[in-house]
Amino acid sequence: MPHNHDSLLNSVRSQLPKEEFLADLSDLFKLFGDNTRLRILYSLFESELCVCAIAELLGMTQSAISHQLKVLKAGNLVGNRREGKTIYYFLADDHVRTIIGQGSEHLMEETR
Amino acid sequence: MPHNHDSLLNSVRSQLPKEEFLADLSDLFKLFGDNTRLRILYSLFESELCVCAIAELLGMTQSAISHQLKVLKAGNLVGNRREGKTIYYFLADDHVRTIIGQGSEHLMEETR
DNA sequence: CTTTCATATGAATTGACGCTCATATGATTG
DNA sequence: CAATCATATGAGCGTCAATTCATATGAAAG
Repeated sequence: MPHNHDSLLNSVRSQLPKEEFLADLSDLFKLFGDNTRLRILYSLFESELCVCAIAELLGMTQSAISHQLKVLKAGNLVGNRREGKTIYYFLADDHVRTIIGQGSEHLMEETR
Repeated sequence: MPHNHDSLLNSVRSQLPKEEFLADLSDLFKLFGDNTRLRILYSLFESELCVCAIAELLGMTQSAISHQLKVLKAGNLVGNRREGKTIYYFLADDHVRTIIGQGSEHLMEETR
C-alpha cells in the first residue's frame, strides 16, 4: 500500500451495504444483463403479451421464453394473469422502465 | 396463439430497439450484475481508491480486483489516474450512482 | 542498473447459466 | 373422457466468465 489509509478504509467500509443486500442487488441487475430477458422486458413496455406472442415476436422457442419468464417473475420484474388457456405477462413495476431508461442514458452519453 | 394478434405484434416489434443497442445495454447491466464489481463500485462512492486498497477492503486478491477493474474501465464505469507507482480508480459517471440507486429502490419496494 | 513496490496480464480451472429436447400440467372443446 | 392448445418443467449440453496462479510491466529508490 502506498500510505497508511486505514482511517479512509474504515470509513469506506462502514458505508458498504450489507452482503445480503449486495447479493440481492447484483441478482437484480443480472436479470437485466441478458439479451433475451431485456428483449422480453422491452416487448412488455407497450402492453401485456402471452408467452407464445413473445416467442414469435423474438423468434425464439416457447420453452426458452417460458424459462426466462420464470426467472423474471422470480425477480418480481413481471407478473402474469391467466385467461383460459393462455397466460399474459406484464411488467410488474415502473422501476423496470426507470432502470432500463437510466442504462440507456448512460449509453447515449458514452457515444456522445 | 390464442387470437390473431399480428397487428399488436407488429406494433410492439416496431418499438423494439435495434439489436446492437440491446446488446450494448445488456452488456452494461452485466457489469452491475456481479457481486464483486458492485462492491468495487460502492467502494468508490465516497472517494477514489488505489487497487490494493480495494483489494484489502474487500478481502480479495489484487489480481482479482485488477481484472475486474479492467472490465469496469472497458465499460466506462470507472476511470483511473496514475500517481507514481500507484493507480487510483474513481467512478467515471454519475449514472453509476443513479442506476445503483434505482436498483436499490426496486429492492426496497419489493420488501415493502 | 538492480531491487522493490504497485499493478497488469495470460493461461487454466471451475461454476453458473441459457438453450434444447422431451415430457408434464392444466384448461378448453367435442 | 379423449383430444388439443398454451404453458411449464426437468435433464443435459455447451458456453462464458470469475477467480487463481504464475509472471510481466513500469515506476521509484538506492
